Amino acid sequence: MQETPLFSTRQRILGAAEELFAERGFAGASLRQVTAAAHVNLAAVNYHFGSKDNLIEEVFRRRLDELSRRRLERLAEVDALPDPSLEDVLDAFITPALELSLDRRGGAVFMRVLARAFAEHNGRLRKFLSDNYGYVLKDFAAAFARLLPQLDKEELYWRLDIAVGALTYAMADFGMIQRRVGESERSHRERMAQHLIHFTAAGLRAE
Amino acid sequence: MQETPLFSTRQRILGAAEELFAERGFAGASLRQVTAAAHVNLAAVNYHFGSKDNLIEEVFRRRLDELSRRRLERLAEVDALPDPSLEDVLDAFITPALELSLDRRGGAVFMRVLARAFAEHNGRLRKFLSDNYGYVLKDFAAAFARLLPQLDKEELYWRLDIAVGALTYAMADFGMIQRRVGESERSHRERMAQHLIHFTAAGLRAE
DNA sequence: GTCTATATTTGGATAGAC
DNA sequence: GTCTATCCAAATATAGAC
Repeated sequence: MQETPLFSTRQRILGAAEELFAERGFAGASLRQVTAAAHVNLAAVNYHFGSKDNLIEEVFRRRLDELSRRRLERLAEVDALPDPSLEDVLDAFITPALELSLDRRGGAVFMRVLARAFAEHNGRLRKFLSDNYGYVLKDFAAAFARLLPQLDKEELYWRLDIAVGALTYAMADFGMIQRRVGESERSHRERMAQHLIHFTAAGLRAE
Repeated sequence: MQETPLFSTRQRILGAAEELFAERGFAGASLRQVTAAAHVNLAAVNYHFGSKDNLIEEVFRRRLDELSRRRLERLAEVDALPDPSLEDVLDAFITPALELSLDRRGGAVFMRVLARAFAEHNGRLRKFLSDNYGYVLKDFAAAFARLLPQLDKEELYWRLDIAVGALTYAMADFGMIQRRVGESERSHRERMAQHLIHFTAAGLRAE
């Protein structure tokens, strides 16, 4: 008796790749492991994606198109407020990522994959992300600049750089804090997001 | 005419491995690439280290023994002050890493290797680092606890987790800020450290 | 679109001479 | 300690039948 897969071959490959990339890194996860986990044939990767590098990019595209759209939507809402706060802008950045990470199908692992991308310092991947999604960070930087007019451009960029690091690392769950026993994943991540906003806003505002 | 190497085979392997691990990750850098870069024979890795996993651990040990010692030395000095500040403790943590990263022979890349280790979520490496160097973070956490008595234990740990993320990411130079043209590496990193201390102290102190 | 089979390269590790 | 040579497993990728 064969089970009928709920998702297409292509989607199953993307899901398995995401999980294995998060766990073992891009070089550490082989296409054999990916196709075995996805219960598809080895040759299917090359048929659907052409190469491992293309597969990696598609893993990002599948999540980041949506995530970027939502972040900018939220940012537009915040910009329309009569008196937006730093916390509002941080919330516009973090909440869509939080929602993604609570997505039933693999959103949480994706945040770890995304953090891995930052470690790929000189790779084709950095260029792909910056070319395709760099405008999101640009728009947020402009919003922060409006709210922090007392900081000169250089000072602001230093702080944003540090803030992005803190957000990336925390959303990837690289830290040591474990979920409390009995606490739901949702509640844990919502508290984390609140701490992040609180901490980062203070850092950005520092006298 | 043969050049006489300045460093032993063992040291050259460690140096080349460090650089390639930083650039390509642990799985992404092969022993063949490492030995070629070190100008030593492939078999030398297994002779000196036994396996790739052991080589990885030695890359950390070579730097972290010294780094941990210096951090705790500085922390002891700060603890002996009549009225130590949060900034003093952060300085005790950051300055030794800053000095290491300015070390002529490869200190800067090591900070990137260290950041890579955080992404290895469930690996043997995480356990190795926590078993051998976890006590350093413990001691610093205790120092922060003394300086932030208004925070309950859980609140403090959240903030420290976020702070460690910001420090790790920034010291690995994962951010977007480039060194100014004409600015020395030393000056760039010293400014970064000052920004880091300032930002993180504000985050830890947030009302 | 999916499969089997295979070409080709590269990986970690070791044996044994020097 | 260092070398050459080699083993063997695993990697990416493709060709061609179905």
